[in-house]
Amino acid sequence: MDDVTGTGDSVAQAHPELVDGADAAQVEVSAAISPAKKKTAKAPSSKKRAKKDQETSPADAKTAADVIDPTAKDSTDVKDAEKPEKPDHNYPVNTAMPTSYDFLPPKAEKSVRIVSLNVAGIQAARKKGLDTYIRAESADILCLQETKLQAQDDAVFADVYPWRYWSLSKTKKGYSGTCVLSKLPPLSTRLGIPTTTTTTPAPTEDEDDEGRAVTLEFESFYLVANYVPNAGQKLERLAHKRDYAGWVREYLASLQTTKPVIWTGDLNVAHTAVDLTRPKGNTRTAGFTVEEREDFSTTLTQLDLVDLWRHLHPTEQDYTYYSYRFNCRAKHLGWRLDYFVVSRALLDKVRSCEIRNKVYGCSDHVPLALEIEV
Amino acid sequence: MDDVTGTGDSVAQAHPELVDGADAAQVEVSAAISPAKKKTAKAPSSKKRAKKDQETSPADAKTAADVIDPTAKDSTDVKDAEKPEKPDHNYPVNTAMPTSYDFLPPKAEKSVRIVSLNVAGIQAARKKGLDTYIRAESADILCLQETKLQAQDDAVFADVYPWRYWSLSKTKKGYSGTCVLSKLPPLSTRLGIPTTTTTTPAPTEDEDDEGRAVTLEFESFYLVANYVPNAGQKLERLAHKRDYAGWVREYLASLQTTKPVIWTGDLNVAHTAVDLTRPKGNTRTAGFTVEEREDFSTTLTQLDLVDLWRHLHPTEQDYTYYSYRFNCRAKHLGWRLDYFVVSRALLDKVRSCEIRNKVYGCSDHVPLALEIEV
DNA sequence: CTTGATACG
DNA sequence: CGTAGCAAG
Repeated sequence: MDDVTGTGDSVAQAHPELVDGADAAQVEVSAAISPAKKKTAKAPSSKKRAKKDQETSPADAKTAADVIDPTAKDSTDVKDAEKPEKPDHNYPVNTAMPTSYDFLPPKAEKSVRIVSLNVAGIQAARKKGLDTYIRAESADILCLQETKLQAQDDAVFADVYPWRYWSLSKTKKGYSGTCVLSKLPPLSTRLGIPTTTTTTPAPTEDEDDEGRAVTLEFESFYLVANYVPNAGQKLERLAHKRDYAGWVREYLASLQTTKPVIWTGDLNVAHTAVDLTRPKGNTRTAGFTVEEREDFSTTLTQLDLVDLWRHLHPTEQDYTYYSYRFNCRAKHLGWRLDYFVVSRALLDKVRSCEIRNKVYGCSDHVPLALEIEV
Repeated sequence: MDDVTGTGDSVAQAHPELVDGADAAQVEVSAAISPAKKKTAKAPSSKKRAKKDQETSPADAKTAADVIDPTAKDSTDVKDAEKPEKPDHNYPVNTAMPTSYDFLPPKAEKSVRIVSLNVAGIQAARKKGLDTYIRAESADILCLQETKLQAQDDAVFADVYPWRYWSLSKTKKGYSGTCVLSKLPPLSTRLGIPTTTTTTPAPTEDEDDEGRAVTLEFESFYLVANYVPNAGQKLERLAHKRDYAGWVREYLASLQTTKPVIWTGDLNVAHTAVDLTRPKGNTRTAGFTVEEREDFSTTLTQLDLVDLWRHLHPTEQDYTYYSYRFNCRAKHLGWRLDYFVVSRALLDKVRSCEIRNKVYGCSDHVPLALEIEV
């Protein structure tokens, strides 16, 4: 995410109507771009919905910071933003990594566990306990985004993952970066997203300048681990992001002609209003613009792909990202930006898809785990 | 200081002869540029001296890091550098600020207490306890160097210091910066050092682009608070520093035609071999080059100024700076870079000049306190 | 090692 | 708020 508060506060300040008034445009948009499978993305119960709206209403806001951007200088309300609130939910709000990982479910027989996590800088994440989690999780395949490494660190988990693939930013140092670590040998691999899959002849230029994609081919599926570009605080990269969405769509389509695909990673979009705590006021915030949501919808629809976590948890309000700013984790102000998106053909094989919502503290994201039959 | 280890280790690595062999050149230089008052800068007792040399000898070094630059990658000796050593001295080696300031002496009657401290970034220093010290010290005049502020923060200690003067770097943001806070109203003030005092007519351009000097005129003296440029890791700024030394010399001379001067601050030079723990191997290290030492000597000699702390503590081995690198504080590997240099006419009025050697932890320097009759 | 500015999120 | 790389010390 960019400078998004997770609350839409900065936007709310600029456009109070987005918070104050009935956000008609927003409502329409949500309806217009609801996911392919209506059922999987239906709005939460009216009771819950009402409660959420209440939270977002300035008049009823528990803290002034709920509607005022705390970055505004000399705001006496900034302090209030730090006040502990009694949570109105049962989701974990820890900000340090767990000390024990007993809660991790045992891996089912004959299944492959694939985990995706945006580490927001692997060096820092490791200092804050990433390794302990990784070893406890014992995933078969690990997809990490935003490693922010200049060069691949091939010693990372080499003892458990014999196959390691790093995509690094060629331009900006310490920026972006994706890696996939695997216990299983891939049939083939590729770094980056081809930008011109439609052209003939062959020489396709990969969109891998920024280290955003690693593809591993396995017997029964392609795994595309992806870190989709952020649209930018002022949406200055929205156009590029839309191009990127097109390249990814074409690429996934081409792969899918061969076998099913698993598209995972930080896809940098909250698909519908239920995928972030504060949809109101964030309609022009990177990650929740109509453009980004529509592009995502288009990919799902055209390729008949399934947003797996939402498919399995149609009405749940859980997130994979909590901004470091404004105590968003403690307030459970989150976004669901990380996905396993799979070819419908794979649905039968899926055992589970879970947000590891206790595993916060090494990054501003939490891991997402898929278990699938082999 | 620059990248100086305080040990001369990096230099030693490049020029092992400086450590291994008898450093004849070094010895000659030391003799040649001993301070004006021979007595005040004589070498320590032979016993102590021998012990120090032993420390510096690679064969007898207690830790490999004593002679090997720990920044060299994959050095297995790096860890050894962290081993706690039994100190062979009674100087404080704390790395966090004191919790109590009971040890600060009460201020004498009819005296002015002036304190100089390189804060190495006033924002960070305040977070680490600067304020508590400042209030406990209760100096009449406070001279801070390396504030690293972009703009003056006029709220800083405004409750106790009605007169506040900030010299800021005009070029590089967050670089250098000097300020003087006073309980006493100055007769006149000036920011920067004039660069062309010898020329006529008037328009002297001040050397204040980098926020390195604040002068306050009082009834009985000029106070020049100064942060002298660092010569740079590769001595790339040595030439500029020598120019600067000339400007300061001329400026102090001009002031002294009117009344005595107190020149204080981080003068960024260890004058003689007794002014740093490891003179050997540091003869081409910024802060201890023959050029910097000679320039300093010249200023003292030509203007008949006295290095007050050394004058009052002729044989003491105490320092005002301990590099953050290589655990220099814990190992008491220091440099004396901060001074009160005063016109000889003021000597009679001086009550004390003390290094606040316990006050380490908010900066890599410790404060230096002068008490003088008014 | 540590600070502060910068870019980015 | 937090990460990483930078320049500087």
